[in-house]
Amino acid sequence: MPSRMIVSRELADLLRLLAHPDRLRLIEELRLGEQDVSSIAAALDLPATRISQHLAPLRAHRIVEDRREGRNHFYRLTHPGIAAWIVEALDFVDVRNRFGEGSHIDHVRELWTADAPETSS
Amino acid sequence: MPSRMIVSRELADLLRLLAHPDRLRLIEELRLGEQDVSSIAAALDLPATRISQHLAPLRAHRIVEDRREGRNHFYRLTHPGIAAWIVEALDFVDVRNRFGEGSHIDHVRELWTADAPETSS
DNA sequence: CCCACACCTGCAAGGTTCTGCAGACTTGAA
DNA sequence: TTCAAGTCTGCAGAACCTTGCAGGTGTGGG
Repeated sequence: MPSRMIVSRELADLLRLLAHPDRLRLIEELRLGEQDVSSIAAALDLPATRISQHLAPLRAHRIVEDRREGRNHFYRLTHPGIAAWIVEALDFVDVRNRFGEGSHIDHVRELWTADAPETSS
Repeated sequence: MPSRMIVSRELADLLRLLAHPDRLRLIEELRLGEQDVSSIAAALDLPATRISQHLAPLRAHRIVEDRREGRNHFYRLTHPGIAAWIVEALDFVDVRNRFGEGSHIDHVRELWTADAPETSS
């Protein structure tokens, strides 16, 4: 059993885990520090149930870690570098279908690279 | 319409496109240079039809480019850096369930980082 | 030269399996 | 009890694999 097959399967699992718009935004939301589920839900404008469902598999694969404080669960990235790694993938996104709108990517790259949290977009 | 939503959707599409063991091995197989479909199929021990079907979406998203030479189609990576970027993801793979077998990852990292192609594993 | 055949690749249809979402239920804390 | 968070279930949609077939290209016999 070649090691490449095993690892490629695990890599595929990881990528599939990240391959969801909500989860990507969630990870970038946790880029600067831990937050509880409600805060994330508000920031992403999604129901808290959905955030919780997204967090469950991320936690199972050790992408995020949780910490309980009373009735709130605070989540943070296990590997903070994963946020920057994701942003690097913007280089490989096809810009063919967006005539002159590739600035969207540059815009988001700035948002996701800045140290201060953004409030509007 | 926030830019982050648009870009996170495109990023998710890209990640989902890569989230398949065959396609990951395919990309790493093209790391050192272009190859035709039959060669890839032989290297990965998969039917050529399946390789072709994997290549179709990769080509649609400009992950790979093709070149015809006679009755053979040669493929290469549009962004050679994507192979190294994928290998970086090994840092984020959960090693919790592999007691002492994390060396699999290191082994594959060497295979996928070396300049010379490997023949056995 | 011409034509039939073999090879390489891409495309389409089918059946199966997986994934995401929404709603209801359970648990735990205040 | 009230509220927050997690879990479970059913369904709709997408992805995956196999098989069969069509297009295009060289190759060799006549």
